[in-house]
Amino acid sequence: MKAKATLKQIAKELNVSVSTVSKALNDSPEISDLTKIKIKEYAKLKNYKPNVIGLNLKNRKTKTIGVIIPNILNSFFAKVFSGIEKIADEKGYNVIMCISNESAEKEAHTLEMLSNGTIDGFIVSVSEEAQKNQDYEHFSAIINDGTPIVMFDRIAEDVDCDKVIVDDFDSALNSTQHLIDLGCKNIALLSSIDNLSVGKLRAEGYLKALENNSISVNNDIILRTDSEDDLKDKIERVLENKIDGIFALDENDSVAALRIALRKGFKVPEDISIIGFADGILASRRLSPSLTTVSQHGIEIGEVAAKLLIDRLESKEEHVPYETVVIKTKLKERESTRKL
Amino acid sequence: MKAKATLKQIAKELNVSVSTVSKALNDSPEISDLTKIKIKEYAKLKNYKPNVIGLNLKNRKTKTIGVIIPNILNSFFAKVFSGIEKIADEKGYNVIMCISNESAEKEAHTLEMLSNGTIDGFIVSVSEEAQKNQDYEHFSAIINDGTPIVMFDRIAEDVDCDKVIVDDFDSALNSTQHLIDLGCKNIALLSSIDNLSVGKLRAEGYLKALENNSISVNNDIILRTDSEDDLKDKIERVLENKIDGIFALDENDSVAALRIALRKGFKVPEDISIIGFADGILASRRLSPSLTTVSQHGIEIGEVAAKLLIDRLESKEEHVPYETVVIKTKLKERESTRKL
DNA sequence: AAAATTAGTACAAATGTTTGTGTAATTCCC
DNA sequence: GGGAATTACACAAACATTTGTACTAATTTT
Repeated sequence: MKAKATLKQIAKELNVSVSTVSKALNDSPEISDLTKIKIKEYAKLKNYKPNVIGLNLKNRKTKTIGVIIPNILNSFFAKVFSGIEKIADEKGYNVIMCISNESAEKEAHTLEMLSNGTIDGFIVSVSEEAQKNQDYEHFSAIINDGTPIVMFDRIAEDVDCDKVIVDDFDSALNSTQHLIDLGCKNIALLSSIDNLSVGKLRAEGYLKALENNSISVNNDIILRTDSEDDLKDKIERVLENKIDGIFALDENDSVAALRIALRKGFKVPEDISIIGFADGILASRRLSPSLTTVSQHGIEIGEVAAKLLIDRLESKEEHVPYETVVIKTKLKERESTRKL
Repeated sequence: MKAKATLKQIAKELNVSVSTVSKALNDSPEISDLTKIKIKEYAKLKNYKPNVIGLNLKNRKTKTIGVIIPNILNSFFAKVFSGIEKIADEKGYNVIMCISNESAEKEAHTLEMLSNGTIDGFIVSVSEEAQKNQDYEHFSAIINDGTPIVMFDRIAEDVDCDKVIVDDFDSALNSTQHLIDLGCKNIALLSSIDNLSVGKLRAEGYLKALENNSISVNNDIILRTDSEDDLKDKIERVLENKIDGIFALDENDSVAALRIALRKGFKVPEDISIIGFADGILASRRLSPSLTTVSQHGIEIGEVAAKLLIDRLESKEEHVPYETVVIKTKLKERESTRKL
């Protein structure tokens, strides 16, 4: 365990003062060339690197971003993270990642832990529990303490901060309309995320599309739940009704629906067309038939969120107004929807 | 932007010294109960939290781990990370995550950046480029500087440090043997990761199994490449040979093989049995037929790696010998292998 | 040659903590 | 009541850094 070189050590060994070493290494004109060269050579020899903690303390910032997401195994969040990491790296920031596991308490605890000097700002997607309980106090507290937060995807309307969202309502509306245009008359809605803000918005988009086309709502073919318990059974029950289209609000639901439909002997897309929200990297594209999906551009969401945060951190202005950026989704047509 | 409370501010406003405030908040017996109460109440009012950077400087450690993985969109790495995060959180550590994108340069740069006070130790899976070039100097340099590293999955044999690996050779041997036991005579090997240490070991396990069963090696049905260019064509060419079993060395290969086999009219598992390495959360389990996989226990790998690192960081001993932990894989039989 | 300038350093303060040592004032005991 | 012990706090150093100011020579200027 070699001790790392510090200014002090170098100063002592070269019989100069700490400030001289610091200034020499920073090429200050105050220091003579001779001394500079001597110090720089010695520093190189000792493999000196300025200790970041000392710098952090002096500068009162750490060039580190805290990211809190509910679950890294969800590939949507993994994609967002990779977008965040890309921008952060480009701009010289590090990223501390914490997983809330959908727990409001861990979320709050993490915010507390990191907001006392460790990080300069947060990027967060709100945990399920916090959304369920509409419990957003912990966010406001942190923001009031002067640490900026950017929320993405699962946001808290009431909290005043930068936000990056997908146009959930519109894309659900458009996707449903697409199914209707394909000739579907009985379109089932499958949602196991009805507790999330995004789930609610998507469901509303679906309903709006029905309304626009004067299609009456059939509650037997609408599944809105907030748990995955018995999901298969529930979907199975929906599929017992007369159905020629399925709109699923997340990847889980859509993949499950496809499997169950196939097992029940439906032909996809001949009998039933399926569209699902998804941003998995493996699943939907590779199933047979491959699933038509609403692509959420996870990486772009991450990039935009990181840019928003870093811009705010580096802005000279005190009171930059908060922004909400809406990322447009895109319908990726694959084999699970029949052609016009 | 409210300024955060510091000991100094509190001291000034209560007309006591900084040390008195610090000691009061830490319940030192030196301070009278009256003063303690007064100070604690005021601190609470001001929502005082000790600044972590100051503490870090004092303690010369940050309780932060740096994780460097090649790609977070690979769900194996996402699983490992979630294991790391779990243990880190339990033990009060934060995790800085960096993505090397398979670049040796970014890997080296990240190690440099973080090893000067930001983190206490690293957990790393080596980038493809570094493995290809056998370029491990950057790791040794960091370790020599006194920052411990734990490597997992893709390791560098020559670097002296803690390691967590999967028993790649044995599990490839066993999987291949399993196919042989099922009656397969012509087992293809598909690898698009022949540049990685793990890819080579798995291929060797396959060959050993053939040898053990006196099956001669047929190079026409062995695909060993280090790129995914034209992967489909290459696999297609392999499948033009007489084949009744496929052993694929990663998820990509196995999923591609299944699709191509099905398209070529093979019945799975009747005509061909398929086993693939995989740790995707969505794909293999959900395909039809579902794929029999070698499960790599990503989460456990992450947990073990984090424990190794934290134990070392917190050990009083100077020279704890380095350890290499082997995690056993498990064959998850699904529909793509026929039954005995 | 004395004064002014300049170069090349050292010193000190600041960032926020913790902690060992020092120092008044009070209490104790005989 | 006076020396010892105790109480309750202040002071200072340390962690690693940057940076403004002060100081000491040497050089230049007049």
